[in-house]
Amino acid sequence: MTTNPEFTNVAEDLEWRGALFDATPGAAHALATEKIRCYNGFDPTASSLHIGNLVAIMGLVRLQQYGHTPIALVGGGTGMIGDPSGRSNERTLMSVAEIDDNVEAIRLQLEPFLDFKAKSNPARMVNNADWLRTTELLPFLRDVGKHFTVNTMMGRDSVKDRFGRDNGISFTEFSYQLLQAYDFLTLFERDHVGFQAGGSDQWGNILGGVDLIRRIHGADSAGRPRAHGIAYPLVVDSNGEKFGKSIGGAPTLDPGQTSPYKLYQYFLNVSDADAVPYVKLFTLLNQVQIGGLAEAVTAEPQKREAQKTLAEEVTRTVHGQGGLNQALKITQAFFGGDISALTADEMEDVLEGSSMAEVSRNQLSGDGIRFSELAVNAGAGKSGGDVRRTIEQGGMYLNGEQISDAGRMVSTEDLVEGRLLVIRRGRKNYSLVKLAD
RNA sequence: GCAGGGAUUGGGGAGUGGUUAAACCCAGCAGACUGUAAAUCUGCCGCUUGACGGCUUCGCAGGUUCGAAUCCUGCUCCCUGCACCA
Repeated sequence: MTTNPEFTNVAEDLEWRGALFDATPGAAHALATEKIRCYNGFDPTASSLHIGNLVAIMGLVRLQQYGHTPIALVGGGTGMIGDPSGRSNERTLMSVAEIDDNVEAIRLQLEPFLDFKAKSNPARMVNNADWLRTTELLPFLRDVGKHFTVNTMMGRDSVKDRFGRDNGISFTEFSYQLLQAYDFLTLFERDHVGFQAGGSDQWGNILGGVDLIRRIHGADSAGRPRAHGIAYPLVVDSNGEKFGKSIGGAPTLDPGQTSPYKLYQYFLNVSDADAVPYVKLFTLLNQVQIGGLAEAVTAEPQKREAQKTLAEEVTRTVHGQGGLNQALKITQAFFGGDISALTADEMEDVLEGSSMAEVSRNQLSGDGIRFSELAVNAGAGKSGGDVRRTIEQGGMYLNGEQISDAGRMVSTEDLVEGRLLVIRRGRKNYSLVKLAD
């Protein structure tokens, strides 16, 4: 980690990185003059965070760098209701067990980013299930509900958008905004948390909380609001596409779902126009370092200095040095030379986490198994026809050798060191087939 | 409940008796070019086959017909009015 002394406060830093979309009046001032506590919520809608969450995560990291106290909130309570923001349709409710599993998974993913042992400003993790699940309806309606008018609630974009739609919006999701505001209020009262950060899609929810706190607690002695919010921009690429759309959905932070290699590759392949903005948003590199990269992109774009740095930095922060090493090793193996030069051990190591299948010795004995069938089993194609077409277009390889016939039989003779087969589809998709014992 | 409209291949959306595995767009996949980029270009994009072809698809179930995504009947779900309830 690079500690960053070049800006006098985190607001300036975020601003420079293009990571500040909006902030409540006085927020920047407070960030510059006080040591504050700021929370950021993460929805347990999936079992893993994805790279879209990185902006928010890095936001907490940067806050901590500047001496503020970051608090990561996992939404074990709000997840039971579902945030209508950005959704065109009503959510399907998840089971409590599923929510709790996701909460736990996300908690584990967030931990490595933050320093929970810092002396003056240790990070903290909270779960709003702890208070929301035990909140009683009537007191809630009297104490919290009274501060909201339905008129305002209906004016929210996330709600308004749904009025015009086929399925409308349920009362359940309509009430979501109260919950998130109540979260902020709870943390404010209980833990003196005066800041909430989140993506721009959360801006309305953040303001809801700021507003609720103001209604209940008023302004401070100097007449300034007691609670503030900041919002990060929605990251889009240079084509205006939402960041994170890629082959097979948004890359996740879970190495089981998106291997370090894949994550590395995702960032390595970012376009020139996006490279520097992404470095700013997703890494802790400082102005000087990033300035150098910007020059490199202009002078020698083909070297892809910025992309390489971006991919390395992100992979290291997400998966550690070990994950990065693995990603680099695979990259070198696949793009440096001929993979058929690798030993079986190396192949196995390198392909750890990519799609994998097993074949029995039986299937390979005699004439063996048709390549197309094997490829489908290994996840290198969705059907025999799909594999055949790809072969016709010259996109299938077995152990580094191009396949020209879908009917080619694969037998024990093809095994690398008698135990492995490597199928490659296209430029960079590999599948491993192991011989079952 | 009544009346009207709708349900098509991942998404959007054509198609109203055969020439339709089903236009077109998006997404996706492969190839070329390149810098493992962008843009562009080419091919593919239900299952199966070396190919000809075969098979299964247009909400569900039946029927009419030589032949149906297209016509009829019933059912399910959705939308829009009206009504009922309050």
